[in-house]
Amino acid sequence: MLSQTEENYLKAIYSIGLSSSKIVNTTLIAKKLHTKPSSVTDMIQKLAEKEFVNYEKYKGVSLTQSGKKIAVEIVRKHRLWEVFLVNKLHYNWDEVHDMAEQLEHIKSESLVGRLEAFLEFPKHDPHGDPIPDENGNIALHKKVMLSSMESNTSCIIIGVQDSSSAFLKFLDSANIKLGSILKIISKELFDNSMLIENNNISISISQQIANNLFVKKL
Amino acid sequence: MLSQTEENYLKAIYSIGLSSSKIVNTTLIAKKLHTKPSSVTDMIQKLAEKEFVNYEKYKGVSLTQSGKKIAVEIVRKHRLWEVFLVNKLHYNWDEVHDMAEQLEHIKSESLVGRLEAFLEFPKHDPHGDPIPDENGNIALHKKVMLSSMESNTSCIIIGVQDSSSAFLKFLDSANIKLGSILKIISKELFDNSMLIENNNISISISQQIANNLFVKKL
DNA sequence: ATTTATTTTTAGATTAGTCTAAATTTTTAT
DNA sequence: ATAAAAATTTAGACTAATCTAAAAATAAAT
Repeated sequence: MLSQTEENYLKAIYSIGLSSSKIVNTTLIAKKLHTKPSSVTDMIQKLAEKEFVNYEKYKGVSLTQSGKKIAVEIVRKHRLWEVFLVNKLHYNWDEVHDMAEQLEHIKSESLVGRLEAFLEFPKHDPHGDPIPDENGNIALHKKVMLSSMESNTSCIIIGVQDSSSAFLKFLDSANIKLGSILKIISKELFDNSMLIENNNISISISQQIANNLFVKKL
Repeated sequence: MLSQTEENYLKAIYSIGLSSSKIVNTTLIAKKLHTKPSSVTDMIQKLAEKEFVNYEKYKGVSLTQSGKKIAVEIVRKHRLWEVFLVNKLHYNWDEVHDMAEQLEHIKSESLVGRLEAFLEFPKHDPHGDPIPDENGNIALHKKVMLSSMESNTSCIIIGVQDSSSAFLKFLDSANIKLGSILKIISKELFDNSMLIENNNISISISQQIANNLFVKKL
């Protein structure tokens, strides 16, 4: 059975691999896990022996089949627990990450499945990210950034790039949530900020914010 | 912050202290935690330095105020998670122990409280054990053993002593659950077994079983 | 194509938790 | 009260995960 630490390494490798097309290297993993490259090397060598990662010295790592299977399972657990915390325990979407980080490591053959049924088979977590099914299949929704929308069009918020607490708190203060319908009124050329309408209220959104919001065109 | 291991030691010391009036010693803790007495000594010395236990070489241990507070908190979490697993995820009462052993160590200021509210403030876990409140107050129900009941009296099942899977499975097969109402028909003198009636069905209960069932007289 | 800078790996140390085997203390039995 | 038995503690070793500092390999820059 894998330790929590090993699981976290697999998850980190998976997530870095998804978010960039570069080779996953020691430094990136170390940054992600707030640890040192030398520690990463040690762990990677261990994971390579157990055949969860492909590894050749100095050449970076990639997940094997079984490594990816585990990583996706953890993502699945993480996201389902987040749904539980938000939908059932009424947490805000910016409060659940740390708890889900712990809950995702609970070991049980049946627990995730039961939880999923109890939550009525949600397809997305509270940040709009898709929840892998029991076979590890994950719907990859193509992510359209709010910043790419044209003036005079409308869209619906389907996810966030950055789930940092600060960013989510900002969204709350602007009353922007998953499912919010936004109309793009105008775009400023000089700083790429956007004037949008949400619930009949106009607000200005900086480019940085707009780059971190995923939408579906209406 | 305490490690899971440290928490498990405190919980073990608490539970041994409750179930027997003897001094809690190294051997008992080692048995409970499936470890060796020498490991227990090491850990106790560490916990003593942190002032979670009172300890004098060769004299056994007892919990300090803060040690007891933590132990009771873990018991609280364990029992609330068990209620969640049985009431919400529809597990059987003999299936939840291992999961609750993991869930009880999830760290969060607010999670237990939210969970408790979501479960509508249950007073007992699925085995009939009382759930401590947020201040650590725990209703100690005086435990009457089924074996102490007289012929021609009735009682209601309020808890089990032994929550081993094997024992709970036996109870299920005999259709005995929390809240079951039993009538004692007769007691055999030579082996202390009892003939009881449950749901109009008569069954024979060995003394060993009867010693592990707690009841309230009706 | 060398030199320089960066990244990665190794070597050796550290902490938490555990173990076995030996030494010490306490308890029990005569 | 002393010897034998049982319980407890210490000493030394091991594994997992981490770190710092140094060495080695790769990449970048002139």
